[in-house]
Order: sequence, then C-alpha cells, then structure tokens
Amino acid sequence: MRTCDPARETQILDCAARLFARHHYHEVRMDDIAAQAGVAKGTLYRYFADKEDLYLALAIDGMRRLLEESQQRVHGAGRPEERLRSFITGVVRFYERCPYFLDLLARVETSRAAESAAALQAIRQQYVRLLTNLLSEVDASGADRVAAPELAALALQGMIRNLLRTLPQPWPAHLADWIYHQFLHGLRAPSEPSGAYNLHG
Amino acid sequence: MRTCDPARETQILDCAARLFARHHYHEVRMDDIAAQAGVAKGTLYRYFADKEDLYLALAIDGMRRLLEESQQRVHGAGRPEERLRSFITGVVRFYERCPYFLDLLARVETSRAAESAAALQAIRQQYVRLLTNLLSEVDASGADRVAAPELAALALQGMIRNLLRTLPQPWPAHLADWIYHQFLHGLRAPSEPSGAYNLHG
Amino acid sequence: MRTCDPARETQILDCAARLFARHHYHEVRMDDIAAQAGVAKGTLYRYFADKEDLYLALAIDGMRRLLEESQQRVHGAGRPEERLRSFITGVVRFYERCPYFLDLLARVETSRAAESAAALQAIRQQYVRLLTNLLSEVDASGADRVAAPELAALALQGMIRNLLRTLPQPWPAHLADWIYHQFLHGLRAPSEPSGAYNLHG
Amino acid sequence: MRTCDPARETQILDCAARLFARHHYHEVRMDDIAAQAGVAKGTLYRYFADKEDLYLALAIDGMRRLLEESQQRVHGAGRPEERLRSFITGVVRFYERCPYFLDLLARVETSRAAESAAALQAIRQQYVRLLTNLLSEVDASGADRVAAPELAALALQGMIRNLLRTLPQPWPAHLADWIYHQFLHGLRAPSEPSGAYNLHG
DNA sequence: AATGAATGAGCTTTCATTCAT
DNA sequence: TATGAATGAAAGCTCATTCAT
Repeated sequence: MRTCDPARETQILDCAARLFARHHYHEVRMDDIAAQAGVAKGTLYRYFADKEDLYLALAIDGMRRLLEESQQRVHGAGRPEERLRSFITGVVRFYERCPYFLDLLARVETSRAAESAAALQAIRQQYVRLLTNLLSEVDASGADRVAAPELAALALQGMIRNLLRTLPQPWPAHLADWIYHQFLHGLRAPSEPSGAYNLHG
Repeated sequence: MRTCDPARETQILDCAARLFARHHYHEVRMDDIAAQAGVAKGTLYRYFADKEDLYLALAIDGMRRLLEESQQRVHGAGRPEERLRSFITGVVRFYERCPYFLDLLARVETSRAAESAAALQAIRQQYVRLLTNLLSEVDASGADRVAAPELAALALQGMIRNLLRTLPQPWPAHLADWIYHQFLHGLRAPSEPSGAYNLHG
Repeated sequence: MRTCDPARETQILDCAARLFARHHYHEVRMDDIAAQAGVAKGTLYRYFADKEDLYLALAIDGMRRLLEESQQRVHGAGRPEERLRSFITGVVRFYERCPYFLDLLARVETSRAAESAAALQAIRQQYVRLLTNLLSEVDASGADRVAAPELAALALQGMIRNLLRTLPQPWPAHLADWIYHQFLHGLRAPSEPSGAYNLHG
Repeated sequence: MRTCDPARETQILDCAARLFARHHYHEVRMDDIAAQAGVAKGTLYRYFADKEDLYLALAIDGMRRLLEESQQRVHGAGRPEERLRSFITGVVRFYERCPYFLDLLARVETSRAAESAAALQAIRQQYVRLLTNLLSEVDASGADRVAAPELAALALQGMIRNLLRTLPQPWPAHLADWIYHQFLHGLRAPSEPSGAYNLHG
C-alpha cells in the first residue's frame, strides 16, 4: 500500500521542512506542501499516513542527520576536550546549512504528540546520552570533577540553540569557540587568545 | 467595542495559558477556552480580536510578569554576582509557579507572526538588555573581562530554559545554584560545597 | 412595555433609514443603528420588537409620507392632467429630499417578509389606487379612452423610479415634465415647447 | 485553485437563483444552496470565492442571458418599431421563464457592492446602450423627434420591470403589446384594435 | 501509481437578543 | 427607563482526507 520511492520521499520532506520551519503546523496546508513539492495532494498520502505523520518524519529525519554527524565527531580521535569542541563546531555548521531546523526542532520538541512518538524520543535520548558520555570522558580526563554531566549536556544544548536562534546569520566567526570556552570555563575565565567576541564578529 | 474588565481578562488568559501549554495552537479550540474560563464563546471576542490576538496577549502577559520580577531582583541591593544568582533563582521560581509558560514562550518565539508583534519584541529586548547590563556589571566588578556580555546573556537564557523544559518537575534542589555556578565558572570548576548534583536530586 | 417617545422613535428611524439605504439588510447591524442614533442597543428593543420590525417601520414611515404628500396634490384643484403633472413633480421632489428612500423602497418591496406585513401592503395599495383613480379621471376628461388605468399606474411608477434610481443627482431640470409628457403622449409625440431634453439638462 | 466544470457551475447557479429569488440574501444559507444543488458545502467554495461572489455571478449570468436574447431581437430584420416590439416581447418571455430573476436583479442593482462589480456594470451599460440605439433608430425612421432616447430607454426598462414585478403571474395576454403601445403612443392614444386590457386578462 | 475534485466535520467568528445593573 | 456586557445559536468558511478516474 505505502509507496516507496526514497528520492520522492526526500523531496517531499525537504519541501515540507522549509514550510514548517517558517510557519506553524496549523499554518501549513497539505495543499502547500504538495504544490511546493510538485506532486499531487493525494501522493502525499502514499508516503505519509497523515499530516502529523509527515511532520514527525520531518523532525526524525533532521535529528537523525544531526545525530549521525555528531556521533562521527564525538567518536573520532583526539582528547575529549578536542572532540567536545569538534562537536560544538559540527552543530553550528549543521544549523548553518539547515537553518530552518532550528525553529523546526524547537517547535517539534514542544509537541505533546512527540511524547507518543517513540522514534523521535529514542533519537533525542541517544543524542543526550552521546553528549553526556562525552562530558563524562572530559570529566575523567581532567583534574576537576564534572558535576552532573547530564545537566551539563542539557545546558550546553540550550546555550547553543538559543544563541543560534536569536543571533541573525551570518553568525560571528569563532562563535563555536566562544561557546566551547564559555561552557568549559564559565563567564569570568580569561578570554582565549583568539580575540574579543562581539555580536557582529 | 472592546470590553475592559481586567479581572475577567486575567481569568481568560489564565485558562487559555493552561490549554495552550498542553496543546498546540491548532489543537485548542475557542470553545475549549470559553468552557475552561466559564464564559460564553462570544465573550472571548469582546476581549480579544481573534484567536491569534489572544495567543499573543498570553505570551506578552507572561513575559511582562517575568520581566517585572526579574527587574526587581536585578535592580536590588548587593554585589552583581549576588544579584545574578538572585535573578536565576527568580526565573526558576517563576517557571515553577507557571510551568506552562515554558512551552508557551518557546512556541510563541518560534512564531513568525511574533516578528510583527511589536509589543512582544519590545519586552523580549528589554529582557535581554536587563541581563546584558547585569553581566556588564559583573564584568566591571571582577578581575577578568567578561567577553561578549550579550552572547553570555543569550547563553544563560538558553541554559535555563532548556534545563527547565527538559527536566521533569519537581526540579532538583539547588538547580538554580548549579546553573549559576556552571554559568560563572564553567564545566570544570570545582563543585560548590553544597554537594553533588543529579537529575533526581 | 413598549416605550413611547415619538421624538426618539423618529430619530432612530431617520438614522436607520440612512444606513439601510446604503447597505443591505444583513450588512446593517443593530450596533450600527444604535451608535448612529446615539442610543444604547437595548433601547432599540424598547421601540421595535426586532430588527425586521424596525426595518418594516422604516418603509411604512417613508411610504406614508410620500402617500400623504401625493394625496394632497392629487386631491387638489385643477384639471386632472394638471394634478397628474403635480403628482409626478411631487414624487421627484420627495426623492430629491430623501434620495435614500429610492433604494430603500426598491429593497423593501422585494422583501418576501413584506407579503406578511399587512400595514405596508395596505399603504402600497392605497398609493396605487390613488394613482389609478387619477388616471381614470384623466380618462373621463379626455377624448380618448385610457386603456387599463391600473396597468398605466404601475407603468408610471416604474418609469419614475427607474429614472431616478439610475440618473445621478442633480437630476435634469424638467425631468418631471419629460416624464409627464412621455407618459401621456408616448415616445414619438412632438416635444413640448420647453425645449430639448438630455441627461445633463 | 478554482475548479472549472461548467455543467456543475450552472447547476449551482440555477439552484441558488431559485433560493435567492424567494429569500433575502441573509436568509439563504450556503448549506441550503449546497443541499439544493446536491453538492457538498465545500464544493461551492471551489466555484465561488464566497457567498457574495456567488450572488454576483448569479446576477451576471442572468443579465448576460437576457442581453444576448435581446441583442438577437434588436439586431434582427424588420423596421425599428417591429424590433422594439420584439424586444419587449422577448423581455416579457424571459421573465416568464425565469420569474425569480425579476426580484434578483432588483435586489442586486440595489447593492452598493455592485458598484465595484465591473462585470455587472459593464453588462448593464451594454443593455442600456442597446436599447438607446434602438430608440434612436426609431427616431430616425419616424416623422417626429425622439426626445432624449437614453431617458426613454430607462423609462421603458422601469415600466416593464415594475409591471412584471407587481402583476401576479400568469400575466395578461398582450401585456407586451400594451407596453409597446403605451411606450410609443402614450396614455391617451386610441387603443389598438386587439381589445381592452385588464389586470386579469 | 498518481491525480485533484469532492467531501463534510469542525473550526472561527458574528450579531440579534437578553437582562442584571 | 436606559444601558451595554454577556450570551450562544447559527453562520461562513477551511482543509485534511478520500476515491473515482
């Protein structure tokens, strides 16, 4: 029953992503998605059970891509601190390429429907665990204790997203470095030698 | 035309807030709001032009209350660091009382319509400026430079919100302290004497 | 129960007349009428049972005034032809003073509700009978037979109204004379000595 | 967006015409029209933007049909007088077939919205021009001058409509002839040999 | 498999009417 | 008696979903 043409499915998801990133769920009509994707409305229903399903697939698709990229960086070579820095840089780059995912993910995570969406929940957990584990490694490698690595993971995630969602693109150079430094050493640590930061960097 | 009975307006906003926090915009019907508030549907339209207007008023109302509370704490007595700690504690307490505002604000800030909602934008800017100024004070009082106070303000806001939105209530004791410490001293600073943090604290 | 303050009733009717002349029944709200008349909405219901009743009273009021004016002219002195000319002149003058009645009456006579409105029907009949009788007098006074005076009455009424509703004000001088002449002598009779007629007379 | 199935559009218009002729604009619900036409409510909105648009299309449709019929008669063969008689007969026959258009047109011409409805205005102008030109031909062919053919056109139109709207169907035999005679020769001309006229002929 | 016209449940919104003040 | 906030039935309209082609 359900058609399987991965290319077309990707095409639909891409178009839908752009629409859902700019407009709320109830503002995007299936008509719009079909028109944007260049297919008939009925075709959407061969790939997705309903609007909610399409919306969820969208978020899952985006989060999985971010997760996979992050996994490569986190599981790469180098000292834990270096891999943390690489992780942050990767996230910033990801959102640079797909800025509409910033709003989309913020939006979908607010969704109560997501609570029942096991797949999305699973990916989100993997993501937090990946980061938590990395922070534990940082902990083990350092002189000081990392208190509550899970809290720290959530804190880092929040910092990154809020900065990226608020700051207008193009983002300041070294933004990833600034985040890394702030996260690791806090507000009042001496700046890194790379120079002063400002919003219009 | 537009009726003005502040008590009733507050009553409607309160009920609507609870509904919008638990359900998406398109999932909440004006019927539901009216029923919840114990007024007739037509009455809603005596206080708000339409659904969107009510929704916006909701967010503005919440942000204004948070802003006013925060201003009192930030403009209070004490060293800048103390007032920063007080600010963070205040925000956590605010969301403890009104947990539904966490999702609501996340949602409304994702709204493109909000871009044209001058009132909401204005409050948001005041909020960021309040925090930025406080961080500059922290800067002036300390030995080290605070790099990019505006970035730091956004980072702090993101940390707080993501933690509160993700962690299930009741929140760990000393969560505000943990945030303060992480924000000021970073991940690897020695923990405060108050003890270890964990998610179910 | 029903309040009786003729001055206020007239005031309401006047304001309503202007609104109903410019807008269709369903486009005029009781709010509008109340605002225009400078009374509260509830007050309207002390003078008229409901919207339909007010609307009807309006038409009856206007038609009665036109009927009374016409009766004076038709029952006046002079040869029947002279009184017919006076009648036509009077109608034109009436609509010159109250142009909004042109559309209002056209509109209310289209109303099916009017069929059940005995009062309005009665006045309309009196009006047609007045004119029919006059035409019969013209008949009796002349050399030729007036065929079907009732048909002629309706024809004259239609001529007048369609001309006045279509032509922009101010109306051509001698318009009433032109109507009188056309009605009595037809299209191809020699023009009266008063001169040529044209739309911008 | 807008669907185009002429057969169905005609079907909807026909059903709507009957309803709007018997009831005021605000008394006819879109539900009624849909039920009468045997389509779903949503279908109406695939053919017409909204209720007002449907209403206007109705009038335009009717006027266009009347205009086309009239053009054939007016541009036919024969002396101008004969074609004028044919025109009048045609109009009467048209309204005999579609009696509901009498009220509908009276109502739509009272509409202020119609002023902005260019299509309707255009047809109305063509109609008046057609008749005006015909009367000018009658003029040229006759011994006497036709004073103000445009006024005469409006007068004739008003006569016809008021008679047809007021007289109950079935209409008197020779009603068209009576109108022709009254219009051309006036009230006091000798009757035609075809006999006496009366309302219940 | 793809289409897009048709569907109709269900939404937002209106506004004539009521009634406590 | 006058008011106008509150009412809620009823309207116009939308749009996710279906299914004949």
